Amino acid sequence: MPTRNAELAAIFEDMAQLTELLGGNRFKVIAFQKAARVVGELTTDVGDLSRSELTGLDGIGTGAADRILEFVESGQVGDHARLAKQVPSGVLDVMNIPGVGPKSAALFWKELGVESVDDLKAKLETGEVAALKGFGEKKVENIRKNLAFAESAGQRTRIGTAYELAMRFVSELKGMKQVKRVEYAGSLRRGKETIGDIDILVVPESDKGTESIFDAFVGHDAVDDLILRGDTKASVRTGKADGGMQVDLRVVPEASFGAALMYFTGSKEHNVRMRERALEMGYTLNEYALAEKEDKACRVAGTTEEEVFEKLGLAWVPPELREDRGELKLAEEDALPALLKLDDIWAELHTHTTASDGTWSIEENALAAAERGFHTVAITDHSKGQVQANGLTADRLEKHIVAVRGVAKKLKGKITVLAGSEVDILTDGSLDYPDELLAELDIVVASPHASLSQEPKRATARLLKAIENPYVTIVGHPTGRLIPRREGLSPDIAALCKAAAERGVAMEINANHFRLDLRDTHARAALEHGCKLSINTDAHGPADLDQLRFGVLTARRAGATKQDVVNAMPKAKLAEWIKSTRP
DNA sequence: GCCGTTTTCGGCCCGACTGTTTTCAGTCG
Repeated sequence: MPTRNAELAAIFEDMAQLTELLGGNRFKVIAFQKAARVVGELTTDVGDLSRSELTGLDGIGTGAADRILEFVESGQVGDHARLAKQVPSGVLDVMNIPGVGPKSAALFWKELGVESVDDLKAKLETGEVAALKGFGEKKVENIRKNLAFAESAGQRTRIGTAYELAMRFVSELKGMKQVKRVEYAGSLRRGKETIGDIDILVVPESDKGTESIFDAFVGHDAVDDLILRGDTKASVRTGKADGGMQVDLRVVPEASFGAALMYFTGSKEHNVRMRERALEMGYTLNEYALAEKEDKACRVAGTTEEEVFEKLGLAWVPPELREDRGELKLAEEDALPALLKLDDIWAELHTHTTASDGTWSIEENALAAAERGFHTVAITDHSKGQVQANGLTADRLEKHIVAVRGVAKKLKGKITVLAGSEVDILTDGSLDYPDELLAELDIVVASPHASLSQEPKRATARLLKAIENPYVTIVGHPTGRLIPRREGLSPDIAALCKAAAERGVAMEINANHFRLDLRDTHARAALEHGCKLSINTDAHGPADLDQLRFGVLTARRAGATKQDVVNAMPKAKLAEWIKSTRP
C-alpha cells in the first residue's frame, strides 16, 4: 500500500474518532471508518483514481471523493483540520484506552480538563474521576487496570503467537468431559496477520457442565487476570509471557453453534452485511439463530454455518474471505474460488542452512521437507551482502552448489533438491551476484534486505529492475516488513505484479508470521494482475516449516486457488515453470 | 456520510456484561 494511502486512511480514521467524540451522527462515524478501510486497502495510489472511479468504490460517496481529491491536491483535508481544532489530540488517546469510550473521554475532558492520558492518570489518583456522575471506585479501578495493560501490550499480536496460545486453551477444553465441542473463532479463524483477542466457542455436554468449563477456563495456566464472567461468557487476560492477550470464552447451546460461530468469526463488516441481507429476506440474524423477523421464536437455521448461509441463498463463505470485500456477491452467484489448502503445498522454495544463517545442514533440511511429503525443496542461502547472516561469497557459493548437488544425488527418488540462492536486491535494484553465477543455479529468490525505508518511487524502480533480471525466479518478501517493528518498503504493488506477470516470475508470500509478505491485500492485487504466487517458509530450522499454515491463510485471504500457487504444482510442472522463467 | 429493481429520503445490526443505576447508559465485539 503506497504510504500516501495510509496517511489518508489515518485522516479518515481520525475524522471518525473526532466525530464520535463530539457526539456527531453515529452513521457518519461508520461512514468515515469505512472510507478509512477502503482507502487503506487500495493497492494503487489514491492519486491515480478519477472522481468517478472513487465514487464507484463501495463505501466512497461524493463526500469522501471530494476529500480524497482535496488530499491528493493539497496533502490535507480541510474538514479534518476543522474537527481536529476542536479537540486536544490527547483526548483521542484517552478514548482509545480499553473501557473508555467517546462519552467518558468527552466527560473527562469537559468536566475535569483531561487532555491527555497523563492528565487522566492524575485525576484517577485525586478521586475526581470517581466523583463524576455515573462513575465509582470500580470503574476507576477498571480504567487503571486497562491503562496498565494498554501500556504493556499496546498492540495486536502476530498470528503465530495468538495461534499457539489459542491452541493451549482449545486443547485443555477439548480434554474436558463436560465439553462437547470447541472451536476458535474471530480474526484468528479468518487468518488475519495480527490478532486483537482470541475468541473460543464451546458447546457443553449439558447445562450442568458450564460452571466447571468456566472454572477451567479462568483457571488456565496462562491466565493472569479475570476481566469478566457472566452466565454465557467470560473474558481473561493472559500474562506477558503468554502473549499478554485477551481471551474470550462463549458457551453456546448446540442448536446455536453455527450461528454463534458465524457471529464471532466476523468480520464485523461481514456480519453487518449478513444481517442486512437477513432483514431484506424477512429474517433476523443474531448469535443464536436465523429466525423469522416477525416471530423471533420461529427459528429457521442455526446449528451449522452452512445452513444459515443456505437459507440466505448463499454458498458457505470460507472464514478468510469474510471481510466485506465482495464475498457475498460471489457466494450468491456460487462463484467463490476453491481456496488453496495447506495439503495442496508440495514444495518449499526458500530455505537456509548452516552455510549461511540456518541451524540445519542441507541434508537435514531436505529430509524434513521429504518427511512432510514435499516433492521439491530449494536450498537458498544468503548472498554475500548479508554479512551479518554469513552470506556466501562467490567462491563459497560455488562450493555450496557442489555440496547441494551431492545431497540431491544422494536423496534422488526421495525428494528433488534444488541449488539456489536468496540473492540480495541491492539498493539500486541490481543483484548481489553477477548473472554468470546466477546462471549456475537452479532457482533464484531475489529479496530486499537493506535500505528498507527507501522512498516508494525508488523502491518500485528497484524491485522492477530485479524482476527484469533474466535469472530471477521468485521475488522474496517484496516489502521487507517485519510485524510489528518495521513497515518496510511501500512500492507500487500493482506495477510490480504487472511486471512479474509479464515476465512469468512469482511473487512470494513469505509465510513466517513476522513477515507475511506479500500481505493479503498485496497477494490479492497479484492475482488480479495474473501474477503467480509462491508460498515459502524461509525456514532456517525444523520448526520454521510449521509457519506454512500462516502463508496459506494469507493466500486464502487473497482468494488464491491451487492454480495460483507454484508450490502447489506437481513436480514436473514446477520444474517446467522454473525453467520457463530462465533464458 | 452512504445507499437504492419497492426508496434520491429515510433508513442504516444485535446482544452481553458491568457499574451505577431504581430502569439504564456506556462499552465492547
